[in-house]
Amino acid sequence: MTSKPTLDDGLRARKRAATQAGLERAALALALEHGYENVTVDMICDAGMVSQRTFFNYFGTKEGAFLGTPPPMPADAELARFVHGTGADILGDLVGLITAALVDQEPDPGILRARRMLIERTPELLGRENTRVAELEESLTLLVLDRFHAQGRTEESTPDLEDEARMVVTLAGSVMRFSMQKWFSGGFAGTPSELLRHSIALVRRITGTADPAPRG
Amino acid sequence: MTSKPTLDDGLRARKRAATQAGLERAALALALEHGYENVTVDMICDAGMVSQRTFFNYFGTKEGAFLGTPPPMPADAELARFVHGTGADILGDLVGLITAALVDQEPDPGILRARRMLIERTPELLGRENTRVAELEESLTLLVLDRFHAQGRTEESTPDLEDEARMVVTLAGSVMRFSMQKWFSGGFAGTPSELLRHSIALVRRITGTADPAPRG
DNA sequence: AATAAAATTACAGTAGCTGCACGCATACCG
DNA sequence: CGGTATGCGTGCAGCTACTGTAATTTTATT
Repeated sequence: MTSKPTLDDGLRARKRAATQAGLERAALALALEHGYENVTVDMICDAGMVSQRTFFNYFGTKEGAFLGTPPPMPADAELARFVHGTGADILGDLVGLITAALVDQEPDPGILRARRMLIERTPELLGRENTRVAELEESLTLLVLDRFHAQGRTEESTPDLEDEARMVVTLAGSVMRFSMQKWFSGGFAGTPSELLRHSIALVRRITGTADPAPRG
Repeated sequence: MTSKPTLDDGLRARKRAATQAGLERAALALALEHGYENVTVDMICDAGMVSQRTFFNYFGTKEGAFLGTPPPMPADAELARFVHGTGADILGDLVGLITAALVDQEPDPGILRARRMLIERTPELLGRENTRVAELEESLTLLVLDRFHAQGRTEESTPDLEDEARMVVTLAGSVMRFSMQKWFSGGFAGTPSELLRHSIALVRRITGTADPAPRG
């Protein structure tokens, strides 16, 4: 219209964001009401007032509208901070890193909660979610290896260092899944940080050599 | 034909088993050659000389032909042995239990290996595999809880006992995934038992309070 | 040999998804 | 302000996975 048409990030970008958000909200609402399997892409398109073709241009897949934007890699600054961390609690540090990346991803907590509830009750979505996470695991493994090297550990002194790195990532994934389930099922009264520490403590209790049984 | 037509398990059952095995073999061979995504159900049906409808009668899903029969719960005897185990190494015991159930499932090691190779390189199949495993997790959690109770641990003395049980199952799943990947990628020279013990040792090294760094 | 039960099949239809080409809105430039 | 390039939404035709149904064939029973 005026000589300065691009206010926010360009009118185009705003419209895109709006329709995308609308579609995601419509998808979640429909699925929470009728169940994921009974929601058709055409229904979401009707609610979002776009053609089916446009829907697939946005999400590529039906599941995409329900899962939201994929988890991003953390910013370089955070990565560096992790790599040069103290080293005492690598599992806690990694879990913290992942959590931070997840949190500032979806600003609306209502959407986030609805999404988690739906994913928990829908095996198909849960599986796809795990697949997405698995796609990040390789780069996270490299990150953990970097940290090992920064701590002076080498493949020479520890032949299975790469295995260890992969296992660290795997364990972090377990802790995240466990914690998310407990958090969004409402079974924990406390802060997310407390929950994560609780989960990690649980891991230690289980793997702790032979101390699980109570004294009495 | 004769007065005793049912030799093995009935001619019907044998034919069923034969066509099913044929379809599974055809599916694996085609996918290893052309890639999972480029194999169509019709191709498999042609190779197996059945109609598409019959294919879906057998497997219900395209993925089903590649994943094989779902993992079964172990026999009651094994379950009892687990529940009344010594208690020192619950993670090892559970991993052993799962492994045993997997092993006597697919007698042909060639098929098993081909299947794993395909699953590893196909995210969609990997995700579905994990979903299948997740379906067993609930009953495994109950099993672990039984063992806790058999050891005299109660929810009264340990309020988060159920959490601990769920975490044990989650960790066992991590160990299994890690080990399977390493095993079938050929990166381990040794027996499966050794590999499993190695993996669990890795978990302990990581979670061990503050011992991961070498002295030097 | 007659009959019951079970397996296989063809057929029609739905839903997810893709390539392609066309039209229109937006952004850019003189 | 007008012209133009670019991006985006859309319709359409088509492929593949999957399902219900009813008919046909194959195996089991008596």
